[in-house]
Amino acid sequence: MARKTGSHSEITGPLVREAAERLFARHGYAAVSMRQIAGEVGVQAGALYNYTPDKQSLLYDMMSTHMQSLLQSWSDADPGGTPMDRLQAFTRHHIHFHLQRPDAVFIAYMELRNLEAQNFARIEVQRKAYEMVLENILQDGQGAGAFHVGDVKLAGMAVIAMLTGVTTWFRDDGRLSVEEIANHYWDMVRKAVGA
Amino acid sequence: MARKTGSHSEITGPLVREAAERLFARHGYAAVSMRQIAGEVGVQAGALYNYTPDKQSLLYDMMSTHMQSLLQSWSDADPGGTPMDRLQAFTRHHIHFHLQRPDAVFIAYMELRNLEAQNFARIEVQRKAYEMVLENILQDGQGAGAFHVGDVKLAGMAVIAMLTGVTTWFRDDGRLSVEEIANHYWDMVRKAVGA
DNA sequence: GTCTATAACGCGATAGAC
DNA sequence: GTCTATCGCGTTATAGAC
Repeated sequence: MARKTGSHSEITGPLVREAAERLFARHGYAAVSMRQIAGEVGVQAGALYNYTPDKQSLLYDMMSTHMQSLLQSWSDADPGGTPMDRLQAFTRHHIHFHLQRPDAVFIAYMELRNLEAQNFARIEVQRKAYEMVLENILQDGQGAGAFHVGDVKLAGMAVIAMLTGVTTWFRDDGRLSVEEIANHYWDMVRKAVGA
Repeated sequence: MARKTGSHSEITGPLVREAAERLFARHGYAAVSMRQIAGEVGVQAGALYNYTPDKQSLLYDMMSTHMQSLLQSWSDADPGGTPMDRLQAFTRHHIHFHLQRPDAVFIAYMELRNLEAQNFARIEVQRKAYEMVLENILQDGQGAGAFHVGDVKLAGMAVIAMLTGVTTWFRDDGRLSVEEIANHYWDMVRKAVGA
């Protein structure tokens, strides 16, 4: 994988981001050095600074891109219709999206405290927007009598935590397929919100 | 808080562990230096090594103690009786226990990857034991016809993730009391397992 | 039990050659 | 665009004085 002196590359930028994502997810932002990232890509540490102004930007950019991608993906997947239909779609989309990018998800949840204040604030806005997607669905359903939850905000947090938890134990070669898992979770979400 | 040269202390050991726990929870294990911990306690960095062989032991000891404490606390709180009674007790105990020690909980979930291999394996045994507590309750209830879940293992993971998620948003001065939160969560857990 | 001093090393980031 | 070399600083852990 090591690259020779003088070789050129239009794709080093993406490789840097991929290596950083993999290493941050595995060892944590603070525990990973620029030299390690460079080693994965096959360049020297100094070369990384052609692609990122600093280490912090590497973290912020991948988190922001991830959240943007999550919001856009849901926006595309939202079927509209009844709160029940939308809640099912949200559940299935959340599980599928999250299981497809375990590293990005892990970082998005674990590295918030390593963001500088301003970057943290920006990511929090995106996170809040996603939480509001679910909260609005639950609120609509509650108003229409389709759901029966004691507290909409709390139910929203509970559902997201439950769904995101899948990423901590899922293995590709595990006992259940993603589809089976999504079905089981939808069954539990449906019951939990009193639908 | 700074301590004067030559002062003695039988309580420096606990202070070191408390400071380390607070700092690890706030900034992450890898981002915290021994100098920072020493500064919080009011000693020089070298003095810490009277209380811990190294930084890694500081992390492992607090995580192991936390898990031991969790298992013991549940053991004391387990009312026995029907699966329904035990599931309610488990739900309430999990929420109360976790909200009472946010720093230790945060570390237990976030710093697993900073444990050396052998230490990680030991903590995993303790985590697994706790998961089995819930799984056994669900299994008993499923067998007795009190619960109706599609998959006992998966339901266990879902319930734990949902309950633990409280720690990410709970604030002491928030809208709901711990008691109200526990009630709402028990309502959702009860429904989710089809009781 | 805590101090100061230091060994041995790694860090992020930059400069300038090619 | 990548290299080598380096700056300035921080890291864990230890040694020996008090």
